[in-house]
Amino acid sequence: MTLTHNPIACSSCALRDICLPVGLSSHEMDRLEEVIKIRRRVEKGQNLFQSGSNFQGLFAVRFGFFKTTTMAADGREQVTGFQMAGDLLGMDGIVNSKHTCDAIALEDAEVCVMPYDQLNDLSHDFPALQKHVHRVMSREIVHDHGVMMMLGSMRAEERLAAFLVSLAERMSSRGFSARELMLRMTREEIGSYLGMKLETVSRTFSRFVEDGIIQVKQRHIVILDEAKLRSLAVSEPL
Amino acid sequence: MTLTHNPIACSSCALRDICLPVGLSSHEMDRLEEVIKIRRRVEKGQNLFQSGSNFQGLFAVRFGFFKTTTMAADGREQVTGFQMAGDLLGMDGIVNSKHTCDAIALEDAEVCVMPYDQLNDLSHDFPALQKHVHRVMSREIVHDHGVMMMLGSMRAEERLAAFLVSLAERMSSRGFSARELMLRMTREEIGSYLGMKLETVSRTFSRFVEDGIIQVKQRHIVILDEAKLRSLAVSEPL
DNA sequence: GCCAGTTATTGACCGGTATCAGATTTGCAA
DNA sequence: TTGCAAATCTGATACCGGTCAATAACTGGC
Repeated sequence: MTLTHNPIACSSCALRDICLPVGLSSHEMDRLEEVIKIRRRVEKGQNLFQSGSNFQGLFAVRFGFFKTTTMAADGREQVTGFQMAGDLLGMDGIVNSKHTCDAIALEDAEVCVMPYDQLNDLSHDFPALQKHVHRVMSREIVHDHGVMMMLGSMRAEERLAAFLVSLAERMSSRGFSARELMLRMTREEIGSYLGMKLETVSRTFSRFVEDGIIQVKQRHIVILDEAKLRSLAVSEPL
Repeated sequence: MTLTHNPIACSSCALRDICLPVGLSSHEMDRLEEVIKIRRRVEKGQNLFQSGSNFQGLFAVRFGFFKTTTMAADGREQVTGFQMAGDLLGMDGIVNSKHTCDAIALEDAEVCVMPYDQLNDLSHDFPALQKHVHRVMSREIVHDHGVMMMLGSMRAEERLAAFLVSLAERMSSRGFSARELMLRMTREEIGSYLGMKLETVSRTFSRFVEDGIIQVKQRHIVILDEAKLRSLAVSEPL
């Protein structure tokens, strides 16, 4: 595990508006930076944390890409989310001080470490920060409800369309192209997240290509007909 | 809408251990009771809140039974959860100060109203309460991940078994029988929650009866073979 | 460059759920 | 009670997505 001192302050971080978009004064920001001063590198394929390990704090993705997975008693694995720069990881661990899912880097990544106790102390001093933590957790809950909607009442085609739309939106809100996507996950991981088999993911991609909706070259996706994609993805979560 | 003053203090509420199991001193408990002093009655079929309405606070179910549902742009509805005595409702509204789902009473119910601003003020004074709020939200997230696992990688039979097991456990933890369940929701609502059609729910119930696992008389369920039911429900969420 | 292992694509076939339909039971109001 | 709407159950059939299998494309290491 590689730990380094954080050379980039929150106040000047490019992810500021996504990660901690709270109206903090410069004094408050200084205090926050004291708490979030450790960064941690996670190589592709490595765990940021795993199910059963002790919860110590939240992590903010600086760069790279993660998936979170939970495992059933019989070994079946379910991808519960994909996290990119600016997203927070680890909130599952708060309730029982143990993580309940694995967080695995899908490419070399780096996270800011936010020790929970210190974050709490700081939240106590800055009500704005406390509210922000609530908002982040609430957003996660709302998002999960969207995924439940997707898994519970959409067909394969609609799920994949919704997945692409929301991925494009997330990339776009981070300043990347909303047209061209470089998928960091395998068809199997997409399938697990969307409740379908990898073959079905592949076939559905092919159908989208036939219909002129997207271009697919392995993990490189180009969205040709955004309107059509959106109309397929009636309600897009993520 | 019926609002009444809360005649039952948190300190003597039967749901104390489920609803707010925090180690509060008697002084702290007094302050909490000042915040949670309003109760609200919700008749069967009525909304506690609805999607789009302003978020004002959280609700703790005192008695009765709720479902929460979200609706896609095309009108498809998805049941995202069932809440009973001691459960908290409304956390979806924190992120944007608007609720994103409907909460509907499936039987006459009553909730304690916890105004968010006051709850925050109190959390500021009592770190234990702040942590508890975090825990409750974290639990919701973990639970939702379990539902995603269920929807994404279990078959109809397994889903229904998991649903029954977890419902029985929740009843049991509230002092009711874990063997006999009185379902408050329709087959359609169960189906929506589990991502299957009402006919499939009905058929699966019938198969469980044939196999001697349960007894079904409309909404009255008796679990005859708990071990078998659990073995079907490899991983039970909810 | 080559090779081995992983990932992705595509086809043939099958099975689990959805769909459609009809019968039955229940709940509630007149 | 009777009547009616809602809820439930069951059967017949259709079809979406899963399963199994073979091939192709890519990746990383030598």
